[in-house]
Amino acid sequence: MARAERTEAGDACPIERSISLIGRRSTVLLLREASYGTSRFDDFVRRTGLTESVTADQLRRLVAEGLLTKHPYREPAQRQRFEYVLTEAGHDLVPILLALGSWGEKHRPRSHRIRLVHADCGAPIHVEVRCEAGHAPPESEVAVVLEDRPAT
Amino acid sequence: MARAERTEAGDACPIERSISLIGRRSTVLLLREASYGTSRFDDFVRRTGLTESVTADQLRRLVAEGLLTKHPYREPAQRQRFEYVLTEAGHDLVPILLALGSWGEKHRPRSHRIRLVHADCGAPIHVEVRCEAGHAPPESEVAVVLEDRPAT
DNA sequence: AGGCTGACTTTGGGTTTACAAAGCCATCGT
DNA sequence: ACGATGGCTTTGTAAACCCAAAGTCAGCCT
Repeated sequence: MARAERTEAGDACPIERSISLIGRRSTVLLLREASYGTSRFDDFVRRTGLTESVTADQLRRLVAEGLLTKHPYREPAQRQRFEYVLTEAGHDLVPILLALGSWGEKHRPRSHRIRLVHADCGAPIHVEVRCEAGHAPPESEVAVVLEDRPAT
Repeated sequence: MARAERTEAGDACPIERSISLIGRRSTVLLLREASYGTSRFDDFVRRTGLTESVTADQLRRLVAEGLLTKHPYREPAQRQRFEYVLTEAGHDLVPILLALGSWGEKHRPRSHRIRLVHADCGAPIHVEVRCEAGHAPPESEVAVVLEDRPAT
């Protein structure tokens, strides 16, 4: 009950909804791997360091939540396998993971650092908040607008 | 021990470091409130819906981690109070919270929607991945570069 | 036919996160 | 002097998260 109440209360805030969905170490690690191209169960286990049970549970959940798809495939002369691939929604989370990583690099540095660059031009990459007119507004100029969603 | 091992293993990945730090509902809610200007204990409790003990624990942790500062202040003819304010590191997380929110709005819509706009020009705001040359590279063109950090 | 491998499931236990309710204490206003 | 905050702490409980290790099972490979 406490949970139900909490969920309803937080329902209005999209930040809370999102963090309830993906604010877990296991989830983020799996999404990170998926964005690197990992698609097979054992690879997820090995590269994230998560246990098999956690991996199975979370992959299932991510599929149910529509962030990954699971479909069978078979290479010639091989048995059937399953591959997990990011959906569009999952894909849309990748910039956020990158932003988290770049925050960590800046504010929690380690001896060797990881930078992101644009492979085509070599320039360093960062994540920025921008409006469609091309401005990069400071926080004080970001306004929250509430509106009814038109009934489709 | 299991914990120590895990922490060390994940130490190399900045995404994992970041998510271990802030990938919790309570933390995100408190940071959200702080970014809205909330600074007093009771306001945090009331606006996030968290319990007092969780709020106290997490505020303490956020201060210890350098995402918030706590300093005493007193308004004239009032007793001494404490206020919690975002540090620069905490501030740098705000765009990520906004991005999470905007992801939630897009992929987990509710009946009324919340949009972010640039107050000065009215244009909708989003979060984007860009290189310094101004390109918006697709995921496939984002390369991860490992380098030693020069010993200062 | 038997073993191996990939993809899980099961069992059992530890830690973390969160909640609810009550208590504590210094200080301010009256 | 005393009651009402504000800002916590304490206690007790439940759920979520994660780990380690072992078991299952279908299908290919020899």
